[in-house]
Amino acid sequence: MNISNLLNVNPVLVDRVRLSIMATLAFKKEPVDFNSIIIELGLTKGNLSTHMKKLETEKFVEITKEFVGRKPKTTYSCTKFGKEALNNYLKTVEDILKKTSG
Amino acid sequence: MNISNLLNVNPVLVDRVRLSIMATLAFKKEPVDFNSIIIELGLTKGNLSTHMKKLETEKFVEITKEFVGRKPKTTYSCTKFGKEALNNYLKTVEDILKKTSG
DNA sequence: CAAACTGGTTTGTACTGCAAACCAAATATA
DNA sequence: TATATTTGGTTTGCAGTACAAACCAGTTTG
Repeated sequence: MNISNLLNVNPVLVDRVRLSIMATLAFKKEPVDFNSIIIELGLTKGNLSTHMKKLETEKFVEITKEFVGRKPKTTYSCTKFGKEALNNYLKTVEDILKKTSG
Repeated sequence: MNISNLLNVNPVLVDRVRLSIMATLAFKKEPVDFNSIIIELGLTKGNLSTHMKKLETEKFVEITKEFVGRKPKTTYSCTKFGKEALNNYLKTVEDILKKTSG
């Protein structure tokens, strides 16, 4: 049992909101736009914006900005690195929790 | 898909240090004393003390204070409620893992 | 006796998450 | 046309959090 593995995981991924965002992006394989995430997870714009900035600086997501018609549109997708990090983290947690429930 | 279940898990439990503490307590079925946790997880005294206060106010752990010889000794144990919370968290994580790794 | 150790708690600080406030541009309304 | 509202976000201010340093009460050691 190495519970202390938990203490080494990237803290950026631990937050529930960011974890939900990452899971959403990983689940839908295609890029997801700003407003869809807001609606799906019930977040405010400011909150999503700052979480995304963090996820981007960690290279967990890629942000694409384009114009659709005359309006700006921002879409996000999970990087391969991000997906690996997500799975690693979830497996670490799963592993530890399984050991404790035995 | 209810990734938003993640948003419902108790935030007190999500923190890496507290999760490590809870896992430690749930794994060892007997009460664990202050210093053992510090050594096992590599925490400082102040940090452990405040985390424990939070876990206690959530009723996730029970604190017992007694004197051994002439010295104070504080031991912690996981409550049934705390253990249930861990199990709930495990199920949420397992669910997400299934959905995102497909 | 003083110094150092034990077993913690309290406190100061730096960081974080959140929504309100803001902004630029597009669109609707009169 | 002017101007109000909506869209699609970003920045900012504040409240809460995690952490270790400082502290405290008592004990042991020299």
